Amino acid sequence: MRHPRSAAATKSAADAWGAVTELLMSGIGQARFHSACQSIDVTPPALKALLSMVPGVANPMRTIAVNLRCDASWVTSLVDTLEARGLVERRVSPTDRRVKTIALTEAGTVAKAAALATLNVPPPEMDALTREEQTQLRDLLRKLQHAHNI
Amino acid sequence: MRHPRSAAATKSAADAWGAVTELLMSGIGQARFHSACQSIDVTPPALKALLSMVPGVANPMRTIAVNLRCDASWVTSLVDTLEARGLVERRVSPTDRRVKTIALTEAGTVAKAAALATLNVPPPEMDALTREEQTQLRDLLRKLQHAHNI
DNA sequence: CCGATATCCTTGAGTTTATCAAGTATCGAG
DNA sequence: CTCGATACTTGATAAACTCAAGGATATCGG
Repeated sequence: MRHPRSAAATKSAADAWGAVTELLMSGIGQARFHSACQSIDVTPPALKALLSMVPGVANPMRTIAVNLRCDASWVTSLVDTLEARGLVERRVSPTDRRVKTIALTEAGTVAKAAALATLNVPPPEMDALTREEQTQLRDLLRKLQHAHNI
Repeated sequence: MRHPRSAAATKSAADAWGAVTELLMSGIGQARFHSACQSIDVTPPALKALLSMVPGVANPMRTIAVNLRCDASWVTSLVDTLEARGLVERRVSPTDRRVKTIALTEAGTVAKAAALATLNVPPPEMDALTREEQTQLRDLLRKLQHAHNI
């Protein structure tokens, strides 16, 4: 293991991490998410799907199903509606004709960005951090995210 | 104000917060939430409801509906099932006989804590950070947590 | 090559999760 | 007291999912 965890470090990290998840899950998150949906006029499940996609990256539907923890058939209907709205595009994989990869269209990319603009409005708690700290926090989380996407 | 927000400061806060939401909403969050539900054997909506409650605090059902952004009647059925499981208790408000306040029972408090224990496990991606960075992240999140609890 | 087997997506049926409309009980203002 | 508003509940719908089955394509062992 590259960075061994002491028991104490693990526990306090869990506490801190938990505090943020709780903040996001039980309070602010729900509200923000709904208004983000309204702002780009899509349903909540559709936004979840959009958020799981990255501009320029075309993933198989199966991957989306795994990420969203839902049945593959549900992804089919989600993509159906998103495609009807022109936010997303089905492509047949060149290497495997069974799989269809899904890519954000131009409009989809814009829509996702708009939704994020709503979601990213920082909560007032953020004022407790100085600017340097905010930047630090962003960079650390980015690193986590990067590690996740590998 | 301790840390006045310039346009730049607002941006850095948005970036930082955006990193949090993106990480939790589109990746790790979904998965964690589902396993937390399994760990205490409740449905996802039931867990959302549990998370919105605080031990020792009895809120009107209406408040829960507002927090969850859902119809009041849906809260009725959620509370029905939670009450049937003994996790929650209906009380008639002493000041207004129309309102029923909902309080976590002993079992409910335990269940919520157990669910949080699952949610609070720091993601394995944490290993991508050095020990120093982990500590830094923890402290930043702590500060955020503290600001929230004031 | 060929069949057996597995995976990917889709379709249709069924269940769970939620919203809407209406009803009862209570409150508060006039 | 009467009226209008609010809190919760109930029952009927709609939305958001899961499950079972099927057609198309890939992969593997013979």
